[in-house]
Amino acid sequence: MEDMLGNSSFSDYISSSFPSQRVFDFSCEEETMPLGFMELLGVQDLHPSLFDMTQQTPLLTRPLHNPCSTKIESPPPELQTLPRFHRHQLRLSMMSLLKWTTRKKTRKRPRNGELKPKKTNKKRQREPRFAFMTKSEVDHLEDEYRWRKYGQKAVKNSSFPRSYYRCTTNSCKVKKRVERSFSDPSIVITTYEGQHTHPSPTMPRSSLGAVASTFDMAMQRTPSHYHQPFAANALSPLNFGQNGSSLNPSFLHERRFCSSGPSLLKDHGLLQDLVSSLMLKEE
DNA sequence: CGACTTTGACCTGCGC
DNA sequence: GCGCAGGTCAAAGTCG
Repeated sequence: MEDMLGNSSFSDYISSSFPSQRVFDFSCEEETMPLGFMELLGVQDLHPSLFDMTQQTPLLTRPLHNPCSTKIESPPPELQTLPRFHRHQLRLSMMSLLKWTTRKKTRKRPRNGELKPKKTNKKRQREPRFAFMTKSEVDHLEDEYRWRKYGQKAVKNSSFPRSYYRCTTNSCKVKKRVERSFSDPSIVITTYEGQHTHPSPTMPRSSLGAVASTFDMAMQRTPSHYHQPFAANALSPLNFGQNGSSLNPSFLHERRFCSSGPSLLKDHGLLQDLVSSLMLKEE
């Protein structure tokens, strides 16, 4: 763990965990995200503490290996003096906000030897994806959406299989992948793809409108594991607090809703640097 | 009996 | 073109 979080960059770690995927790709390239990053984060709903944290929490002690994230590479000196524990917290938070770029893929397979339909020329747009790392003994972390497992695959260079889940709601195309970190089997990496198009089937969200972003969902549908004290190393982006107590389900109702827009962006911390530069690029 | 999981086969993209 | 790895399908099995 220390090796992953302390002695090497997360991008290193993820790159090895997801060897064929590009990680921390905050739109360096031409490909643009279908949604703004802040949207994907449900930023209008982000708990202010997240930004509070970024204001007072040190940045990564080592640069991420992302040439675009130049701001990350020069943390203000004062931030370097904050406790390592907090640096890790923020790092873990940043680590959790992974985004993969879209990847072309088309398919519909025939069974029984029928010929498969020809590929279309259209590139298949992949939904943005976000990974959450959580220390847990349970592979499938409970959130308040219902998931159906539709596949499991052995992962190369890992003794742990990767499981594939789909939201059970008909019209909802959200998927998630669950796997264990090969370098630290106690860590579960949950990757969400897409956005729910419906409220949680198990918790009405009258105050939240019909469309919840995946991140928003992930932020709000705090798995029970997140309720563990941070000392238990729940590696969620939500775990900014020392004990995660603000992350219980009532968080959904208790959290203050940030007003959208500029006021939120007063922060000068890492996350904002990262996000705002991304947003600028998108504009 | 419906919802869900398991699992092997199949499909696709990518690197060589 | 081939092989590999990731991702998905769908039949069969399991469970409540």
